[in-house]
Amino acid sequence: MSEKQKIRTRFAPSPTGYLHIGGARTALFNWLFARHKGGRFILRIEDTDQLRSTEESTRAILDAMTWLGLNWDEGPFFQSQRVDIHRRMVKKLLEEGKAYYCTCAPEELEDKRKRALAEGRKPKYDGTCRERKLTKTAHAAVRFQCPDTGTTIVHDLIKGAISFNNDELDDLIIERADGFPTYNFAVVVDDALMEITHVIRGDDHVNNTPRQTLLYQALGYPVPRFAHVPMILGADKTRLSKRHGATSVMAYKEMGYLPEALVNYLVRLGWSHGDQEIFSLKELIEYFCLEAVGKSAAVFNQEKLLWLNQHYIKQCPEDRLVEEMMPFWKNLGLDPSDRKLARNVAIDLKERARTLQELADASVFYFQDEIAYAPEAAEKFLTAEAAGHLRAIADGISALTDYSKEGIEVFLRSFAGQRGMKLKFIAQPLRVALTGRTASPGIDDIMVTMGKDRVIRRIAKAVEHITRHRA
RNA sequence: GGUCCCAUCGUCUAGUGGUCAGGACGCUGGCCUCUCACGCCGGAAACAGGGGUUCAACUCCCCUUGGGACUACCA
Repeated sequence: MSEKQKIRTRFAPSPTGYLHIGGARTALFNWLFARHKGGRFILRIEDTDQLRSTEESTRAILDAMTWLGLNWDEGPFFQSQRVDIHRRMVKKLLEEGKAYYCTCAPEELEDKRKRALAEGRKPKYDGTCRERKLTKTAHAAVRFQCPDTGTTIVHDLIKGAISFNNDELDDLIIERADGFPTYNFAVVVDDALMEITHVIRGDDHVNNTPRQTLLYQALGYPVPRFAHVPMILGADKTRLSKRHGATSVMAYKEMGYLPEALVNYLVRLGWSHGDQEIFSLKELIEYFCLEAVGKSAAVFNQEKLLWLNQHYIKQCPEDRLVEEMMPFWKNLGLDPSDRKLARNVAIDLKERARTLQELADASVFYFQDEIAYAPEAAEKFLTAEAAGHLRAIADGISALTDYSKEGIEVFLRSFAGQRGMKLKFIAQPLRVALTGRTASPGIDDIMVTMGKDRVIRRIAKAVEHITRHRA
């Protein structure tokens, strides 16, 4: 591999489900590495498992990649459309005596494996068909003949040199009885033919790497550089899975996360750049390197993701935030078509929501004609005494000429002052009257966003409520 | 069972033989304040254990322990 050779990385998911968190980080690392080096990022769908692969999954994975902003330069290539190439390579190995047909029944193999395990022996293929010189028959699979002496060393960019005794490796199947290649073979052929220079993938593949190295060598291909990134674990330190909560990238979208938050969170799982926590995409591309990728597994921590998401919501330009909010508002049955209102609502709430869903939930009162009062809030603040103040405030507001944040603030303060009260004693009843809750954005912000008429109407409703329930 | 990988606060991590072991999330005390947030200031919190090597180990080596991955005609 010459130094001048362009870096080429790839992400090669199997379309047997959605894009999950771990896969997304692998894709991200590959993408960042390629972008940092000015190389190319290739997307290849590994769909040689005809039974489990689905088009919906492919679609879902592509959508998730797109949402995250991980654009690919080539592909998507489909491994299933390359089986003629794989078969040709299998044939080549067969002809060169580096592979052989195997007619052992899968059930029989499974049996032997179980027995070996039970007896404490290693469950590797016993080589029954190795010397039988079988020719092609209907249900024959093809096995690669692994050397049973010597060692294979994997030079991993993250973990360093890892050595394996070849006698630990068994004669793996490279072509199934159905004529389709298996993963370990197809991945080698495709990576080689697509001239992938750096294979960046999950740690769970390290044990496959020596066999793949042997395959590269048998096929006469240069061996790419490998970088095995550590796993992402759940809170119980086992491999992240559904039982740890949401693992689908798109589920995070639906829960109201911004893609840049997820990207920023994911990149910091295993990679770091000094003490920096917040990274723009530009910075990531500039700083990313494999040397700074750690060796140990990382636990997925929802709290930190929430913090980052909150950060990016605060950072989000208002117009984009409104766009991002639309599906969430609609889901709640709200009507956000008044663009100006929607925008002001987003501005009022962007500093107090960790997710878009939280923002939507907190914004309901802005859009409703009739609000519901939280029982404890009404109990505590919508009192007979408050009714008097509220009535006076409504009158004051309708006479208010400067209906702005500042004007309202001045009015409320002087109103409270005249009655010899602290602002808080009128702010809370007013807040409950306007929002139905005790926690909300600033009173003045709410009033400006809702508009004078609605505010007056809502205060009147609250007064009505009080006279009906108190007095 | 075998093979391989990993090991700094609860979590994500900085550290590359000599540091009061730093930052972030979370937790927590305070300030700000019309509530809730935001923001600001402070606090508690870690080098798994044992051997070496060295004048000196979080840092290098070995062992133990603990965790994880793989062990398919899945990828």
